[in-house]
Amino acid sequence: MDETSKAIIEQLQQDGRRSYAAIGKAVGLSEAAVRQRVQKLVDSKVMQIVAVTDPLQLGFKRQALLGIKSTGDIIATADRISALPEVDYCVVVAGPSDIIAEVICANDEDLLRIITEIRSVEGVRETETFMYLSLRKQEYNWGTR
Amino acid sequence: MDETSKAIIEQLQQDGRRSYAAIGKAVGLSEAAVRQRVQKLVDSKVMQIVAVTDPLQLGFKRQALLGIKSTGDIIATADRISALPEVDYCVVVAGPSDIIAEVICANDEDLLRIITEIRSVEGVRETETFMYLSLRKQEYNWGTR
DNA sequence: AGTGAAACGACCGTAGA
DNA sequence: TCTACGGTCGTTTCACT
Repeated sequence: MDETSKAIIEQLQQDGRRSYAAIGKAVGLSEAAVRQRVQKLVDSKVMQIVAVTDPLQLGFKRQALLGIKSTGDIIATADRISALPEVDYCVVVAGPSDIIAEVICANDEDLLRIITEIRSVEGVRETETFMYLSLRKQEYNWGTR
Repeated sequence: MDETSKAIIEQLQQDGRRSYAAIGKAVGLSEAAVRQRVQKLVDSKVMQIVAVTDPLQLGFKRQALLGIKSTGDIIATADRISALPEVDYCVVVAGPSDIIAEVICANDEDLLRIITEIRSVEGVRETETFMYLSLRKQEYNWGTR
């Protein structure tokens, strides 16, 4: 991970489909060299190039973060929560909660159903719900500040 | 947003650099038609194709979610928090906190400095810190379940 | 790890249904 | 909004440094 690879990542954070040739010009490398580096970055999972979508525009009108307190094995509980398809994000944390999970769903009814489902997961002792009202910032281009 | 566009999105969630021709084969459309639809999806901000990186492998060893209680105008407070470069994610929520923000930084020292900085932002009344221990799930391909 | 060159495939603009 | 097609540009492979 040198400065050149960081410069390549920065280019791809702006536009994931930018051509290797164009990136090469920007960072001062041949097209083939850029391609090899990108390949390595993707293979080693430092970076992935993916489509990120806007939930609201795809008809998913409700999102929430759940703070969860667990009994017993926190990781096992977190992994059971992660297995639910409506959970798109799950992390074990140190703080007032043990686990934070994000859920995405169509409407209030679905949200309530999913929260109920999570509260019935083995190891879940208590949940707090933070319902999304307004997303103010979502950045993917930190690390190249 | 019809089923075909969803199929295209699904392809690009798997690999953001997949060729339009290959996507066309998969969804039963010509290369040009795929290209036009992708263009529209990106222009209308339904989707963006970007590099998503792994903080740990780029030397950012600490991440945390902050639950923030605000006085006065919550949106104004959230936007002041969003303006900080170490904050990569910020959302106004209904629940025990008013705002949830995610911060990414190099080490404990930086994390403490950033939390202190956020606590000094106008409108911030109280903060709770959830320090990341283990990320268990991070999906970008919901919406095509 | 990097370059350069030639063959191949992808992408883009335009025309037409 | 789609397909078809031709010109241009990007990507791939390979030999070489």
